[in-house]
Amino acid sequence: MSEHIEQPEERQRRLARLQQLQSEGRDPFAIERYERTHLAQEVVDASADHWTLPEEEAKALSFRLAGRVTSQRSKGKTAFYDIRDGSGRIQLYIRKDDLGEQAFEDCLALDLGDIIGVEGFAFKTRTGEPSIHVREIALLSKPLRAVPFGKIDAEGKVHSGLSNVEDRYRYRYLDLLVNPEAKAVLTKRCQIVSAMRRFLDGEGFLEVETPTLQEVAGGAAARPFMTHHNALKHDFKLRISLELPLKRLIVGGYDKVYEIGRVYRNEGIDTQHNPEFTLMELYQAYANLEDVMELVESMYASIAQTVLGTTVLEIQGETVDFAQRPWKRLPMLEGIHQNAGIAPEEMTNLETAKAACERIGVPFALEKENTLGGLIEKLHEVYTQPKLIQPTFITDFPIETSPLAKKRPDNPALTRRFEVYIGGAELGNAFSEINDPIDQRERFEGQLAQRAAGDDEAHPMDEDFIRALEYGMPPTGGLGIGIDRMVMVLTGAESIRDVILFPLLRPGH
RNA sequence: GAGAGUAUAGCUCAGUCGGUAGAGCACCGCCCUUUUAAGGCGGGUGUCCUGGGUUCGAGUCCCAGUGCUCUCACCA
Repeated sequence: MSEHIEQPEERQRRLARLQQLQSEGRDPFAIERYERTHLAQEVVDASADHWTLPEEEAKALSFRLAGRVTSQRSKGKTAFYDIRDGSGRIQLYIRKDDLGEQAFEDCLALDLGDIIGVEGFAFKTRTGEPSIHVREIALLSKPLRAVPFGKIDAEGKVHSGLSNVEDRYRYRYLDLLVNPEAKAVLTKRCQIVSAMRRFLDGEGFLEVETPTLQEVAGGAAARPFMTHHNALKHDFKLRISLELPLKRLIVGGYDKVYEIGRVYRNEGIDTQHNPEFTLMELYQAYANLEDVMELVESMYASIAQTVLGTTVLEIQGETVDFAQRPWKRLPMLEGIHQNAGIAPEEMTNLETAKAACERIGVPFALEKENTLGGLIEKLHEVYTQPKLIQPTFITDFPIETSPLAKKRPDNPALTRRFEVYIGGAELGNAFSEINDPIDQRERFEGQLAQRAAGDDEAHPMDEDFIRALEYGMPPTGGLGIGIDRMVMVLTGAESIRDVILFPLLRPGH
């Protein structure tokens, strides 16, 4: 196992250098601030004014920058260093006859990762590289561990450095420091969340916060985490969705609310799942499923335009344009008919549906399927979902798997629900919400029966929620979007861990 | 939860038939006043994941364990 923790000799060397500086009264950790006049990118920028000045005037200018040493190339009585700050990289040019013996020796004693401040003037080398000709240099922080900056070749490809997958997640600060692509993706995530907030605020939604510690963890099919409150001597569950508190707020008279928050599901970990992930849910009174579809379409287009600068993306070899509306709508049973060759008439009861599955030779075990709705969703996932590269709303989910969505008036086996798919991934889930307390109670009771039959992810009864509905909730459209998945699609990330700053890892290091 | 792969220097990795540890980068020393994956000369810094076993001898073979990666199951 690779470890940046144990590097005794490296550490000893750096510690000795630090102690030497401290004994000379030059403790870098005693420094509190460094006045900067420029960021690296501002100096490098080809259109910057300082590049047009005559040489003498250019030399008279003063630039003060600070950053990490990422590369050093010493050549006897001169040396080139690269430093990087939040804006980018710039080269430093250092001459012994400018700095004097002591300062030049100090420079040669620098390590990759040292944080320095420099003062000098801007010029371009013979090869045309924008650089700072350094007149003063100050060590601002001395790392005691080797910072694994790799080498960057002519194509900009990073060599060595930090590539071990586990280390990248475990020591994310190093990943951010030495792998620019990793930082770019994670920064985009933050910008996507910010753009989503601005979009929803602009649509008149109010951002609210609801409890993460709950007596009944509902709103989704998942096993919760448990925790304990000492003073109340009571076990609470961590929320698995945002749904039920938000709908209580609709009952309370808020017409448009949303929450962006962390939820926790006690499930396995893989490239698509992290036990804690971020969900955005919104509820809009007096709106139905079709209203929510339009909201999803314009929200995606808005966020993509804001963060990526375009609504057109290449996803799995296909060109996808979020701005091309309306997105496709496809009833689930129709999708299964097209992609699996099982007609809707065959899926009116579990026996005929299973027979049809045997006819086409499904690649999963039929014994485990004990509800018609569950089997239909399974067929959808296996046969239809991988083909949904272009943005598509799958509608008319079976009632057994949709305990919070209104029934279709013309077919009570199906619900007023959609999931939105892009690039074969499920990116949103929406209902015309049940506001009939009698219907809601029956649905929960149906879930309790499934739970009794061994499904420990079936929805629990929530008496207080039904009580809220009994005081009256307007017709309401609701939407849930998994932020992490959405970021994966928008950034092309292959693992959910690449879009979470600190993904959950097994403890023990 | 199941299966497969993998674990050697700070990092990335090689290590043949079982014979006592190797490369590049990083690091240390010397040289070099516009280099850029700078270059030249010299230096190996190691609990070969852990614990057993086979053997005269194990990085290598066997057993068990652990971490990680991938696939599957569950899920968004």
